[in-house]
Amino acid sequence: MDSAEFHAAVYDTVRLIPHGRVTSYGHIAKLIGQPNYSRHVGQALKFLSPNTNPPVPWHRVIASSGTISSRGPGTNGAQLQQEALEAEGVEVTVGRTGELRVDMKTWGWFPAPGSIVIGDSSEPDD
DNA sequence: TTATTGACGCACC
DNA sequence: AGGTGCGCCAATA
Repeated sequence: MDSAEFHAAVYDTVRLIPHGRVTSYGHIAKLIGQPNYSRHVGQALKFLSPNTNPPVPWHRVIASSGTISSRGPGTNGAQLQQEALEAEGVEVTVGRTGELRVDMKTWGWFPAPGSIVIGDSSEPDD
């Protein structure tokens, strides 16, 4: 799989996440058949443009621990992600150290690989 | 070309 | 339950 295809697969899979639900980078990686590419899922998402069509609900993707990763000091991406999630009804807990957290056993969405349909055009791969 | 980084995951403390 | 350390794999410096 090329990086372009990888990115496309990531976007396609992220679009499958139901409203008001969250999943992890690692699970997205598993769904597209690359279980060890969890970090690259994040890479693909940051590569994403803010005005894609159709839009990709990147805010529904968080770390498997349920923590919203810090985009680095000076950036408020995590803050924006928290607001976007709360707007969908997802409860985000804030720890004393400021870490944003979501209860995965309540809001987590983890379909088994193969039990989902990516792209509904049934693209032939011959 | 080599070393470091990164929107991560899991085992361990 | 949460924090830390080590392992993964490409992209970047």
